[in-house]
Amino acid sequence: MMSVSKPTRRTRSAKTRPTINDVAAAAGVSRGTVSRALNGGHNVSRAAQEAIARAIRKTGYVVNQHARSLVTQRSQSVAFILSEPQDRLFEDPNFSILLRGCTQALAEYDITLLLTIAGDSDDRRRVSRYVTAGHVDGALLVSTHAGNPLIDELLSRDVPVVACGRPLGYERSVAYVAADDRDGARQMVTYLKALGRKRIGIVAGPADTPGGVDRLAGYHDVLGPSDPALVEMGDYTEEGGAAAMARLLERVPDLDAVFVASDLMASGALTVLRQAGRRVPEDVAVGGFDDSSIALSTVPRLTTVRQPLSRISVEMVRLLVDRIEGAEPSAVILPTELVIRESA
Amino acid sequence: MMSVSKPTRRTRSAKTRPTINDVAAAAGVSRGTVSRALNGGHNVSRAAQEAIARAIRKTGYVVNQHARSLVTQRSQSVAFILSEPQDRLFEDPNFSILLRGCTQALAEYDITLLLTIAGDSDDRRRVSRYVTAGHVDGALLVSTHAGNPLIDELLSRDVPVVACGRPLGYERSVAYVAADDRDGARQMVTYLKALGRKRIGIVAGPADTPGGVDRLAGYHDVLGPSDPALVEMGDYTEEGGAAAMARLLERVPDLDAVFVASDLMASGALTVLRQAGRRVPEDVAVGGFDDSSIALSTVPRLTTVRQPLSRISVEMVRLLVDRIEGAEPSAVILPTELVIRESA
DNA sequence: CTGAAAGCGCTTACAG
DNA sequence: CTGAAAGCGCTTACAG
Repeated sequence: MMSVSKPTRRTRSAKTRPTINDVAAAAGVSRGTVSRALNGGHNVSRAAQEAIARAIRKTGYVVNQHARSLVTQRSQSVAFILSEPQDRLFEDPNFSILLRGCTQALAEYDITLLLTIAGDSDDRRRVSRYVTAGHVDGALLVSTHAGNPLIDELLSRDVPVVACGRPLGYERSVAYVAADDRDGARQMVTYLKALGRKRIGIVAGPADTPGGVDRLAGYHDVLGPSDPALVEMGDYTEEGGAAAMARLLERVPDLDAVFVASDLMASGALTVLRQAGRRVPEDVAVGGFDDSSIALSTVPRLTTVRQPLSRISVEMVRLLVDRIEGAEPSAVILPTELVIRESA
Repeated sequence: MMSVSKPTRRTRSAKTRPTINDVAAAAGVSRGTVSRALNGGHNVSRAAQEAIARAIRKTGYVVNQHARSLVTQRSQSVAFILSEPQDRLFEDPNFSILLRGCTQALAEYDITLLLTIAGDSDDRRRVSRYVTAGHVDGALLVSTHAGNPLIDELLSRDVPVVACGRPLGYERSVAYVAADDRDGARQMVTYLKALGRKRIGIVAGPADTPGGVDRLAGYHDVLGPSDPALVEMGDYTEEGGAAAMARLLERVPDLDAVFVASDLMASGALTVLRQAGRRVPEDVAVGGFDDSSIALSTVPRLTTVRQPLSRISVEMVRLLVDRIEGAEPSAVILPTELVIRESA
């Protein structure tokens, strides 16, 4: 690890930034008054307020956040930790929407969102160090897989955390917001059944993800134990969905419907079905999950289950702010909704 | 704008984090010695080093970065500012590679990368405030369009900045790293010409982007003024590339080659050519630009111009660290390379 | 090699 | 409504 050598002459300290003292002097008041004016303006006269506003403009003053944070113990920023290989981020439109939603919801509280990617263990170490060093007031954790070592570290450091999706194994200890995956799956499978389909397969997500577990459970809620040959597993990628569909088709040639546990995987499944000469939905009805942008670009367009992503963001942020304020961890489960299009 | 109300009882200060004083006490040395041990270990005896290491383990001490930054005037973090609508980020694989490359290069210097997205003017205000408040030591600016108001703000605040790609209008004042777009375009068009193609069109990028300007210039370097009907403009999206290709084809039905200024646009162009019944490369040879992952997934695979993205990341980081240390802005132009596949 | 002390730029009771 | 003062947790000359 290289280390940055000592600068001969610092660019920025050359013209040292104005401090609160400069503002106080220019406004003819004390430092304390300037600080009060900066923090809500309680107990500051109109005259002082105005003089201070002028002085700030004149000096070009910007608060030094490090100094402020040192005393308030707050950084007014939170980390958005993405515990996935980076490529995933760029493949799954859900992440993008979630990211944007959280950024906006946080802005309401004047909190900045810092995106950190913890794809491999090196990243994770760096992120963990950064977060526990008190750079941020809390963390939004977005990952699909269970057994993330980051959770334990954050928990042991008392970093307020809110997870997106049920954090398998940590349901009691970490706050989270999740869509009602199980009920969504139930709705979809009930619908496929109502369509008169007899051989309904499933491409489930990995068993160490809440979506993998809950959507499969919903499927079984409706169909009972069912034929194990009808159950396949994908890894939430397009290729994974395609591969799972191919296996399913080979094993169950008379399949007439399939519930694929994510739109991205469903897109891969559609390709395989087309190549196999199956018409969708005539021969095989296909249901997805997420109602992401992909659902609209597939041919035919996907019947799917909508996750209320923007509400999820808002609730995650609310929970995190509460946690930072000292509230106990709690969970929010949001309803899902069947969206019927052409694929089923 | 809501403001976070005062906590009744703070989660974290409840069990107040250990400070350097706790470590000093546990190790039986002074605060100064602990600090020296933490910062390189110069002038600290072996015995003291070891006692301090033990004390740190025992207390679970983690440095308070705010306190450190307050005195060093360094935050050991830089912002990666993406000045594009967010969707772009997720569509263009180049950004992903650049992001990863910069993260890793910065890690060598023990600097954390913070991704900030400045898509609309609201975002921009927030990012600007964050950056100029001294949260970060510098910024990596990634945007394609000229006239970004953020540049002026950062410059006036003396924030060290390094841009990715030639910052139109700021070539003198901001450091940047760019690929040699013009030469890359020259290589491509020279190659298409050598193939015996007579009617070579171009789908250029927007005129307010360096890629838009330089790649078109390279085209003209080889072909001279040429027929204006052969020149079309796209917006670097897949749909934009498709639309531009359609216009070009309508205007110049005997077109036998086209240089499309980005792989993503080229992918759209290929779709349009296929729909128009043109074979690629037999009827129309197609050249792209970027050598992004898309170039391998199109049918046929794209002949394109490779940008040395990982070298670009490394150079950007090197330049930024230099800037932070007080060096003057400088520019690095990296060579591009023709990659021949099936589309031309 | 080590410790005592000043100081980084702020906020916040406290006394008026 | 306002100012003086303490203190947040660190680093860094300085003197030894």
